[in-house]
Amino acid sequence: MTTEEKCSRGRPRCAKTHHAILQVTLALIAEQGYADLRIDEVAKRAGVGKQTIYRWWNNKAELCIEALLEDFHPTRLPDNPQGNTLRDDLLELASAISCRLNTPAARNMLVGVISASRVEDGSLASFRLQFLDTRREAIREIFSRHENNVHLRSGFDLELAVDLLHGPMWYRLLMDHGPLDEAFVRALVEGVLRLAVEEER
Amino acid sequence: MTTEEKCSRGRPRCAKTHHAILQVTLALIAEQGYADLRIDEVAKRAGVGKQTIYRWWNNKAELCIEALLEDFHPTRLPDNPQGNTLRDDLLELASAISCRLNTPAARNMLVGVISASRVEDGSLASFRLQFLDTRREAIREIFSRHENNVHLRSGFDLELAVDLLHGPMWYRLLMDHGPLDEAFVRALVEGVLRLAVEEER
Amino acid sequence: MTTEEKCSRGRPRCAKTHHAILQVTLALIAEQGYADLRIDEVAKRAGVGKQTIYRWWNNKAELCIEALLEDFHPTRLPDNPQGNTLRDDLLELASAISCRLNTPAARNMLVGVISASRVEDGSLASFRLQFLDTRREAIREIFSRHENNVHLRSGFDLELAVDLLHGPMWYRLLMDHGPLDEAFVRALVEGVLRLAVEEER
Amino acid sequence: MTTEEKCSRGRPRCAKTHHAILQVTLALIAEQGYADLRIDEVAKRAGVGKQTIYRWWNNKAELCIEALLEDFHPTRLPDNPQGNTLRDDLLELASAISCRLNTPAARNMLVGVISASRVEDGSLASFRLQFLDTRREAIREIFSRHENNVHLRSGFDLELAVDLLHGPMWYRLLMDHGPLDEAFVRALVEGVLRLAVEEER
DNA sequence: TGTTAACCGAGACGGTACGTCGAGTCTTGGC
DNA sequence: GCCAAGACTCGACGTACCGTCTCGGTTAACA
Repeated sequence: MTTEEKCSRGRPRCAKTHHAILQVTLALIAEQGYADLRIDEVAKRAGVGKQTIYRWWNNKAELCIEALLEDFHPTRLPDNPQGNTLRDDLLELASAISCRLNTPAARNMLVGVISASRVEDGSLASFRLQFLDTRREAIREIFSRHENNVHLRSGFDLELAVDLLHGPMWYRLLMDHGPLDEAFVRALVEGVLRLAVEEER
Repeated sequence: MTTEEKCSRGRPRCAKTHHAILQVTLALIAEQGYADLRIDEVAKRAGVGKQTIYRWWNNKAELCIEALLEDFHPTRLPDNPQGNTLRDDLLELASAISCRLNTPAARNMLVGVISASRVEDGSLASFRLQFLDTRREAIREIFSRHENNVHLRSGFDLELAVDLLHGPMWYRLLMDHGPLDEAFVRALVEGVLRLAVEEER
Repeated sequence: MTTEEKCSRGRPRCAKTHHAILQVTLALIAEQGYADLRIDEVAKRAGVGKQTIYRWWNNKAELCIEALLEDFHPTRLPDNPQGNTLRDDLLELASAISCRLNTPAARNMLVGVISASRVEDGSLASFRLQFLDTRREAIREIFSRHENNVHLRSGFDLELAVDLLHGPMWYRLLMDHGPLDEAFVRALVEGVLRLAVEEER
Repeated sequence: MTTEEKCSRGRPRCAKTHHAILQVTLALIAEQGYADLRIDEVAKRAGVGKQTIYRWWNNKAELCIEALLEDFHPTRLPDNPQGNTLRDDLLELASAISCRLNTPAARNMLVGVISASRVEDGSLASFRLQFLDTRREAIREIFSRHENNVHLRSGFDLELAVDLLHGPMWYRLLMDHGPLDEAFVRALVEGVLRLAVEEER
């Protein structure tokens, strides 16, 4: 999606159509996976011409990435947790994330979109930035809220915390070799805490 | 690929050809990713007819999975580390793995194959099993070698260790938002240790 | 194009625009043929919105037919010849027609419009009628002007004369297998005369 | 269609398929005209993949021209007439041609294919050559068979005869303003004869 | 030493989705 | 109400790749 700086001559873009396309895209990915997503089917289900899709997204990957971003949009994430301890907040955040991921739809979407776009591809970059930034910010805020209560280990960086929390969840999601349940989430948070804080009692 | 003992009349299959196909497949995935791999191109580069490929693999996914498995085969992994401490061994293992992953080729291959096959798809299952089992076994062996020196935290399970070690590495690989360097690996190992052992000094 | 006397509320239609559209249409057909004519291009070249075109012509064929009729309009044909003999007049008429046809533009236009509309299609009918009637009338007038000088063969009909004169010219035009020159025209007239008059010396 | 000088490696071209495509093409043009011919429909009706059509013909026009040529192939024309007089032979030939043309199918086909191809286009050239040559040859042979019986007018050329005979028939066919009946054909032959022979009694 | 059947490269095939293109319609804001 | 701009639906286009098939030709074990 390019920044809309067109002069307002001509028929304006139909917002309802735009949103419908993204919704249908999400639904279809969830139903049958990224690889089996057909642009024709998106168009038909959204009651839209194929051209209208290609007018705004250059290809399947771009369409799906924007659909994903809409679905994982910050406004649709839970509010920042307001617990009493760092541990409580991290647990709440991690639980929310794991719930969000723990569906076949999410697995299909994430793995498909990620894999469809090369590392060098700019279309993935925007996804990465927005997706990661949101989560990194959430964690950063939690840590800063509790910075007076805990003593952060020197040399600990936030990026690492993000990876430690998300990485194992994604790994289970992709490899599908173990449950993404409460116990697992709790263990992850425990790991992050032990790495992050000097002594958090 | 099943090994069927055909009656040995007629010309036997050419083993060199079989290997060449896998090599070319690997090379092409590394070059341009799984999604852009063309069977025709594999055939041409291997100097082989398309039929010869389909004689032994039912489709693109199967071919790629076998190619990947050949590349990540245990025999091509480093020998089990023989360090003095649990930390040393984990570090050596993690370093080896990260080196193995830290190329665009590996990223393309893993993400492509993973995403190409749905969760329910059996063709991925074998890859997952073999891939995971190998690594899980390596970690299990390391822990058991040192079980007398350290006191494992109760309730700690190995699957979790696998996820904690691999998950973040994969996550960085896929999202490409930070380096997969020695410092990162070291931090990961530290995290696993703190989670695994009661007090390991 | 119907001439309806709209109630004169609002801005009256721009006659210059109407004419410009037809001119551009003619020019584009001449340049690149009927099949490659694009309505968008007509609109752009005429500095006009597409809707303005469709307001007055229902589709591409109608637009082109009206453009053609304007170009081949009787008022743009030469005056009726006023020679001394039937032969002279026929020659002059035939020469005029052949000159009119003998350009790539004319070929593109005629063949395109003809072929675009099925036999049953009414939009062609008007073109045919007007186009043919004009020419048939010209020939009829020539014959009647000289009816006292020559002795028309019994059973000779005018339609046949039209076909004999125009048919071969069109045929050469379409098949492009021989020149549409003076000698050819002369031969045609000779043929018509021999078929039409008993003894015309 | 290119001359088949490929070395005979690989699966040979399926002749039945090739023929079926041409037949279906002819049928569809006859049914609904050239402009409404859909390649997809040809493929479906012929039980053939679209690619197979495009492998052998570059576009709709080429396909139709070859289909036409097959339909109007000399081997499918009547044998050369063997009458007693030049007039009889010409009449028989002209009748045969008019019968061949005098169907909506033929009209659709000819007008569509002719108009679709520009004058400069090579694909039409081959059609013209083969189509015209066949007919010119037929007329030439008739005249030469009777050259001892009649006295050809000096300066009369065969190309003119072809145009005089075919031109009016095509003109009626295209403009659809009069019947293509026996009387018309007879009049045409009469015209040709009067132009061609000095005194043919 | 010849038979013979599986192997092999080449490439045509049916099928399915792609991304593009143009016709004709609809919807703005400006005149 | 007319107009330019341009987004919209629809449907065909010509291309690309998949996985299958069918040729002629090759090759090694068996007879």
